[in-house]
Amino acid sequence: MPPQSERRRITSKDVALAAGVSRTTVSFVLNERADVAIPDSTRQRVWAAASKLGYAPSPEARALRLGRSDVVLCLLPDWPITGPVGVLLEALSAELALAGLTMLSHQRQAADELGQVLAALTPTAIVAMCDLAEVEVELAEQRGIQVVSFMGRVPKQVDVACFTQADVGRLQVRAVVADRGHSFIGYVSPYDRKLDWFSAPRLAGARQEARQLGARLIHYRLPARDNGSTGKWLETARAKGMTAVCAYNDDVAFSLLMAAFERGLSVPDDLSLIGVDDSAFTTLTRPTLSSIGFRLGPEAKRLTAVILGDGQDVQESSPSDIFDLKVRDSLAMRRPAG
Amino acid sequence: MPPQSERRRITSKDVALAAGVSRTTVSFVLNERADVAIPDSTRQRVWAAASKLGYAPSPEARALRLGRSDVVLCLLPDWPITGPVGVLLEALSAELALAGLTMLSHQRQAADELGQVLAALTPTAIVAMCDLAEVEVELAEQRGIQVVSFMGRVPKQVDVACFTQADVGRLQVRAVVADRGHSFIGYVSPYDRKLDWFSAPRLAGARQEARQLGARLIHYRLPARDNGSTGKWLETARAKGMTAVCAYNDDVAFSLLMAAFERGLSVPDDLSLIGVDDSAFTTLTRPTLSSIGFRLGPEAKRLTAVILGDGQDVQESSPSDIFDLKVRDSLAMRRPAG
DNA sequence: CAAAGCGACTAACACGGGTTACTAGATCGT
DNA sequence: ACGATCTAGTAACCCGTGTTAGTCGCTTTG
Repeated sequence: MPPQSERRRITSKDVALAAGVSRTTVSFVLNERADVAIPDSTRQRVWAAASKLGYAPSPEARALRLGRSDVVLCLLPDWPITGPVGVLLEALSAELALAGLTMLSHQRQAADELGQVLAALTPTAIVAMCDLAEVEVELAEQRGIQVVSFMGRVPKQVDVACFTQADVGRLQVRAVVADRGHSFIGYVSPYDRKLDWFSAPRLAGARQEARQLGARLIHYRLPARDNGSTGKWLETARAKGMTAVCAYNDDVAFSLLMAAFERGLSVPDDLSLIGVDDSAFTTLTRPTLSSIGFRLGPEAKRLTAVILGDGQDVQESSPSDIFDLKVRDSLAMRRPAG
Repeated sequence: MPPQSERRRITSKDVALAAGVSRTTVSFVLNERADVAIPDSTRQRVWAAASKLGYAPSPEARALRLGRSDVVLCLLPDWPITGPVGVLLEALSAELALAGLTMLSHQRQAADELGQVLAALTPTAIVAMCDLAEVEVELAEQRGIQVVSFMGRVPKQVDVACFTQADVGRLQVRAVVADRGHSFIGYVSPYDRKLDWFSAPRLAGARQEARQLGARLIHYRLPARDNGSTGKWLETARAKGMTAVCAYNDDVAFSLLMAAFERGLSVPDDLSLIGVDDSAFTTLTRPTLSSIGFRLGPEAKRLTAVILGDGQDVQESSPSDIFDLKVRDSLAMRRPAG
């Protein structure tokens, strides 16, 4: 007994047979080539056959022949994507879909893992939101894959993002020092070292801006398990004259808020506080948390333009278009006499 | 002037040429076929040539020839993946990599978008963490793609997860009613309707368990912008005798904590409170938030086994292995006389 | 000493699509 | 009437693999 017509993939050959034409004609019709003369009657016959059979061309065969696929690979760092970056990814995916491209993400785990991924698929472009080694970039370029860096450190590549993490730190410091007169401030980093990738440049930016504005900045890192040491630090620093703190993000800001509360320090009377991300809960805390939000929609558009190669038409945007300073209760002017 | 040796892809033909053998031999050697007789001297020549040229086979050509690719596609819902599910994804990706498979994720946006994705690549399996339409499943099966449902509603498919969202709601209610004697409780859903996919079955599970245990349950949904209405609801319900609240997740629990605080309701004295996810900030709030954590490592292993087709060897696990009830300050026994 | 067996390899095909070069017939211009 | 152009289509090749069916020379064996 022969295998009872085991479900085979439907190819353009089947369509050709059903429509009574050659495979070539099917290809011409389905790709809507305007430069070949094929009467409407034939065109309709082919379309009808294709849709009746549920024909869809094999992506692999296409990619093989055309030398490129319709996939854009987004390489993500190995910490959870949340907040504004998550929104950006959604926007980017939608934007690319409009151009007929499919975005797929891969969360990178090891350092030199790109080879494994490229052994499974050849994307048309790679958006690197994490660091890449030089070997990896060469690997991609060797295969003719465009590498675009967005918020990642990639050798031989200019980052496409119109802002840096350092800008985030600078903006925080500006809001606190330039706009509200504080002159002795703190910067607090999260416990998780994985986040240093973001956190280190933010701190550096904050430091730079503080120096430029003539303010003093001290750095503190949250401990793994807080046994009151953060509160103690806040108290000591406050006693020495620190009147404002910039937090790596809203989560860290929240920890600080709680630590201050336990020590009887008042926010913002004793300490001003600002986070990053404009997380949903910032309006729920008492006092409400000031933060820096992001409008990343335009960035998704720019990124797509770069990938599509309309390199020239990309309109420049500036960090000020992106950042969205949310001033809430946790920010106050420095009081005239300490 | 001819194109100055424009960087071409290195194929097995190049390797064959360099090693002085045929393409067939190259294929045999590189795929380490034991059933063909090839002396070590030749094998080494081929390996040397391949690594010197930096040869890597074309994934598309392989997939075309073999009829399957090394990609496992993970379909995600259109809300941000965070917390335990994010951890699961990482574990799954690592587990699949061990088996030589590459996991790629796609966050689904429209309802019937799978066609677009399958036009860009043919994965060997699809892990659906979201709902799929029947058409979509058929689309995949027609192409010989295995569809595995994990925490998703997929027609004609049994979910692989050893627990349901309803179990989460049940466990919350049990912790509050069975273990702590409360008999009139609330369940609070988040504002975002996107989350109903998770939230609705959790509520249903909570309702069922409450009915079974003879407790009364009332439902409330957070408003878009809270103008004190949540606090008002808490107060009214408390007055009617509600003594405990199960929240959809820790974020919602936090909102409730704040609303209670503003109304002068004490947690846990007036109201017990429990969330879901065991988020990092649960230990920072005062009182600390009780929650349900997840240990999803074993699930990643099971999922991988199913994908690899070792269907039989998969050891069953039970929800109790997965859930991790974290009892903290926000939970208290119901006081004997209301 | 011829036939069989074995080691070491290779020519040729298949996978499924896009594209180039070509053909057979109809129409047009002069 | 006859070459030139146009219409409608097709055979054949190419992309880069993996695999099947041989080939060729050498050794073994009855």
